[in-house]
Amino acid sequence: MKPIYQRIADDLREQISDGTLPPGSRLPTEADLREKYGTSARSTVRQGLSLLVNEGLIVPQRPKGYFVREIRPLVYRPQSEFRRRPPEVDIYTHLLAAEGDERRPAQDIEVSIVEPTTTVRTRLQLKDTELVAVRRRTRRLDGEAYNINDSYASLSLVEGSEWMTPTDVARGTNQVLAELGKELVRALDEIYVRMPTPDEVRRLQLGPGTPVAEHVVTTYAADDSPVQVTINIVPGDRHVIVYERVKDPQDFEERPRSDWGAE
Amino acid sequence: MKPIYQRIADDLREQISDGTLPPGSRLPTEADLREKYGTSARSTVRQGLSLLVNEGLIVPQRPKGYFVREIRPLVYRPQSEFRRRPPEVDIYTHLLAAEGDERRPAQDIEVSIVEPTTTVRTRLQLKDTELVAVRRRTRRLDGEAYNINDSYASLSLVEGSEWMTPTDVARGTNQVLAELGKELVRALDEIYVRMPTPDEVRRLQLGPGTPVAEHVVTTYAADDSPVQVTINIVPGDRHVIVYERVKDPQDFEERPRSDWGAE
DNA sequence: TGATGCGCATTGACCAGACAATGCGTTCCG
DNA sequence: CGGAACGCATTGTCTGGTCAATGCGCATCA
Repeated sequence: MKPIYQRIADDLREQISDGTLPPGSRLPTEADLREKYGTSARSTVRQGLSLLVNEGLIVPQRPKGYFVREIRPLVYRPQSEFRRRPPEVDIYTHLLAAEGDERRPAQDIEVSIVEPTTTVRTRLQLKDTELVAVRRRTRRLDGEAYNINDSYASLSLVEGSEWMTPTDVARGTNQVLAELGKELVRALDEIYVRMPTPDEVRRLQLGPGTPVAEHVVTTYAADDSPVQVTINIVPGDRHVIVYERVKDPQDFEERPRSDWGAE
Repeated sequence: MKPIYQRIADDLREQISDGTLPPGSRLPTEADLREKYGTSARSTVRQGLSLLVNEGLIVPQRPKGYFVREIRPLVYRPQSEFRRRPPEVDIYTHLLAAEGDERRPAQDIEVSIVEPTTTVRTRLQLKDTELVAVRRRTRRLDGEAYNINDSYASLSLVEGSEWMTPTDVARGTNQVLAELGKELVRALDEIYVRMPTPDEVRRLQLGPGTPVAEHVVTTYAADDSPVQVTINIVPGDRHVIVYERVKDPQDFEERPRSDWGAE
C-alpha cells in the first residue's frame, strides 16, 4: 500500500499533466485534501504537496493557496555571437516562439579583482598566486533578474583596459580583448545541471524546485591559450538553451558508429 | 529571526561546502541535531534536512543516517558525431578527466509505433493523423542506467528499414536514413532544464534533488525537411554537457555588440 | 467618497508524541 | 563453525494539535 502523501502527490500530478488543473489554477486547500484522503494530520497533506513543490510543478502562495506553476521559457543561444543571421535560414523559428518577446532588457555591471576559484584557475591555466579580474553582470527583463553572467580574465591581461569599466562597452568586450592581441577564435562550453545555491535563489528570485544550468564558457585565442572564462547561471524555468549544428563537410565520412543526436 | 530548520540547513550546507563534511561522510543524526538546536520536535529537524535533500546535497539512507552525496560527472557530447578526432586538438582534456572511464557500456533497444506527442509532431511537421516510429534506448554503465534516448521518425519514412530493428545497427541509423535518401546535414539542439518526472526517476534511478536536462535534437536533411527527433534525458548528477565552438571565418566581422560566451 | 481597520481563510513554523521499516551487528543454538 | 534469531539505532509515516504571518475583502467611520 502506497503512503497517503504519495497518493495525494500522484493524483494531483496526474491532474496537472492531463490538464484538469491547468497552469495558473488553484489547487484544493490542505484542509480539502485532508478531508478527501481521510488523513487527519495536516503534515501528511503538506508532505504530499511538498513533493510537487520540489518537482517545480506548484508554488504555494500564502495565504491564497497552492497554484500550478506557469512557465514561459526564453531562448538562450550560446552561439549567438557566431551567427550572421538569427538562425541559419529560419526553418526553426516556428518552434521557438516569443524570442525575447520585445521586453526591454537591462543589466547591472560590476567589476572587481579577486582570487580565482579552482574552476576559473584550471580553465585559465593560471599560476597559484595570479589574480583575475571579474566582470559580473546580472541581467534583467522588466526588472526581473533572469540570468547571471560572470566573466573572468587574467588581471595582467585586462588591467587598465576598457574590459574593466563597469559599464556597457559599445563595441563589445571581445573586441577589447582582440585589441589586446587576444582574438577569441575557439570556445569550450560546459553545461552542468544542478539545483541552485541559496545565493543564486536570492539573486535570481528562483521558486522552489527550480534547477539551473551552470554554463561555463572557456574562450581561446588563436594560439590555443585560454583568455576568458564566463560562468552563466541560467534558471531552468525561464530558458531553453539552443544550439545549431551543421555537418562539417571536412568531417564527412567519419564516425559512422552511433546514432546521431545521440551519444 | 530565521526559522530553526533553516539555520540547521544553512549550517550543514556551510559545512558541506567548506569541506568539514566531505563527500560520502555521515551527517549528525536527527536526534543529534534536535539536541544541538534545542528544538524538540523531530519534524523541525527533518524539515531542515529535507531542504538539503531537495538541493541534491545529501541522501538519507535508512537506517544508517544521512550522507553527503558524491558526484562524478561523465562527459556528454552532443557534437560527437561531427568531430573527426575526439576534441579538436585536445587543449581541453586536462579539464575533463575520467572521460568514459573505460567502464563497459550496454544498452536496451526497443522499437514501437506510436502516436507522436505534440513536441515530436511540431518538430517533424507532421499531419494530425500521421504515425511515427520510435526507437527507445536506455543506456547503462556497469548496469546502472545513465541516459534515456528516444528517437522518432515518420513511420512512412522508416517502415521496413533497418532503422526499426531493435538491435544495434553497426553502420549507424543515420547511415540507414541516408540510404533512404535523407542524409542528415543540420541539427537543432534544445536543452530544457527541469526536475524529472516520477517515471524518469524510476528508469534512471535518480536520487532526490537531481534535476535532468531534456535534450531535444531535431535533425534536418539537405532540403531543410525535418527527418528525426531525438529526446535525450540526461541526469544532472552524472553528466556535463560539452560543446565546442570555433569562430566561423565567414561570419567574421559580425555581431560586435555583446560579450562572447555571453548571449 | 475614501481611507482605515478588522475578520477570515490559508499557509508557515513548531510541538510531542506513536508505530513501522530496515540494515547491521551480536548473540545464540545446532 | 555457520546460520538463524534478536535487539538496536535510525529514518519513514502519521497523529492531532498550537500559534504566527499574510493577503484579501468587507464593514466602518471621518
